Amino acid sequence: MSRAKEFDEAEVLDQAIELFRVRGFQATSFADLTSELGVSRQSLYDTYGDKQTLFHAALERYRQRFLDFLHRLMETPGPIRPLLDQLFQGAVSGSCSSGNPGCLMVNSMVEMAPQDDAIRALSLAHARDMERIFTTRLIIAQRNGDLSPTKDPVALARYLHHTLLGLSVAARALGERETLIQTAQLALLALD
Amino acid sequence: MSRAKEFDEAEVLDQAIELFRVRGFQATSFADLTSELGVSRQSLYDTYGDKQTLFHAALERYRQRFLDFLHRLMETPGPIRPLLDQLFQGAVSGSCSSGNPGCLMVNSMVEMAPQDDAIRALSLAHARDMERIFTTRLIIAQRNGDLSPTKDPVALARYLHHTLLGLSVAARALGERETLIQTAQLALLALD
DNA sequence: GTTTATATAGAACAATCGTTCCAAAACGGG
DNA sequence: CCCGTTTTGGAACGATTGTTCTATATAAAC
Repeated sequence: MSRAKEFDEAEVLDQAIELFRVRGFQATSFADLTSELGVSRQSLYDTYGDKQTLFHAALERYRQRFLDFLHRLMETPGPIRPLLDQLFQGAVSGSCSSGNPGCLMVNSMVEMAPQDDAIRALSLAHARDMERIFTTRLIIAQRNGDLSPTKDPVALARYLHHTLLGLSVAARALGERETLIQTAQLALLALD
Repeated sequence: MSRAKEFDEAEVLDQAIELFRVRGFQATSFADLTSELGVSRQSLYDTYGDKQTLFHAALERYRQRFLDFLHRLMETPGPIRPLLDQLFQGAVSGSCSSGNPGCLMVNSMVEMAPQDDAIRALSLAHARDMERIFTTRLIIAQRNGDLSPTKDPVALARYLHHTLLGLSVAARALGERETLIQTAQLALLALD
């Protein structure tokens, strides 16, 4: 077996995620990656391939992690409203020092979707995934008498997704956490 | 006076706006600008300064044009709801061939705000401007019995702005115009 | 200790970037 | 015609980019 790997592939990928979240794909140079990740160029190339491949791996990991989180959150029994409150609250609250860098998926959609076929396809797939998770939970809410049966679950699910896009952009560029929480409350009026 | 300018500064700026809208600031090279704008390098530098200065001029022009449009739209008398319908409809409808590139202000917020102090400041100023225009019109709507007096106009104004951010991102990355119109309708339920 | 795989660092690459300098051509007003 | 300005294109710049090659050191397994 010879020598063992000295860094945790997943852990380094997580650091790459944070870098790409803050600066975006283009503005993050390979030199930035090697210095901030503490791994040399050659090891990065050997382990993850080139910059674009590394980015796709980071984005896919981020996306999977987020979908898992959302799926688990939406499996929580009881009324749906506090779940969405928690979700939106998390979206507007910073996870980094010096502000909330926003969602990597959202940032990548804006930066790359019109020019990069793979990212555009991933954006659409991600939208479908989120809509599916929301729709499932909204139907359950309707069965529980928690949501009016006159509402269209699919349309509401898409609406929730699109609302999250706006919150992510606002959190990244504007900050103003309290204001965004107020917006989140107003957005959830669509459920009443 | 010697030789006259052969191109219209404002017109070329409009073309620059379209380029930056589609590709963003970083991904638009100076070579792209010279070829698509039909103006040589030296003329561009002489007229607008370097790439960053040109971008700021384009963004400022775009922003001013948009604020003028919004201001004029919100001065329309009568119920507020059809005005917002029209605004949101315009936001999700493409203005370019091959899809809607989204709002240049929104795209720039995502791409540059965390790293560029000037853009971040402009984003905040733009948010204040939009909130002010919306707030004024919402108060008028309340006076006309068009909007419940229990609503907070300022919070609603911010909400409308944040909703537009989401619509712009979704239109740029996902397309799906009909879906977005449905989302816009749901978003405006917050006024009821 | 030999083998095998990994880690690191230096060098070099071709390409692209934004930018500047320069010279020649084109145009309008005196 | 001449002057002043603008336009254009070629050339070159220094810097940065992503990427590859190479060599050397390091650690674990046999």
